[in-house]
Amino acid sequence: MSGLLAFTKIAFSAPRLALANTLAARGYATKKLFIGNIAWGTTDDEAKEFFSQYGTLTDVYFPKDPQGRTKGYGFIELDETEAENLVKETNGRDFNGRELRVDPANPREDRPPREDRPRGEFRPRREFNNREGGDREFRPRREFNNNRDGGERQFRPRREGGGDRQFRPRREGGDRQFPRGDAPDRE
DNA sequence: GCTGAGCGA
Repeated sequence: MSGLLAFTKIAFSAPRLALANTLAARGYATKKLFIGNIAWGTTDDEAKEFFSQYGTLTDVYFPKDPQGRTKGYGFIELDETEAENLVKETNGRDFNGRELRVDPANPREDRPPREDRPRGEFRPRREFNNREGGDREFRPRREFNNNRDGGERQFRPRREGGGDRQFRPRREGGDRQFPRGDAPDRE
């Protein structure tokens, strides 16, 4: 029974997450889901935590606009069986004040081809695409993205005290340095 | 910077 021995070895030595990611990387039954209707203030971490309740995510991707805000939709990937359950549990459910939309994602290859796209395949090179199984590998691009309660944005005022910084007057009354020999008498 | 259908560099 060397098969059983090998199995127990794996089961006791390898972390489950790593195993799941290995299987996913090998093309085992994982399902990619499209998440729509995400609230503006939702962060990647929030979304990840939320969906991780229903399964082990093997891929997470939430597109951002150039300003670093979520585009309001995203993609997650997890085991096929878990995915079914996740859709049942989360589709149409309220999340941060909006009704989530959770569907199977359309395969990217089936997108109608466009000429202005570079030929060949594009593969995402995002570092925060935690395929290594790291749970907290995200790097927020923007530090001011802390408006998770929906509306309030926090800004840094241009001037700290509203007048703290002052201009230097052009003339200070005699402080000015004149060319040598032209300096006025100070007393 | 004020928005809400959509399918990812």
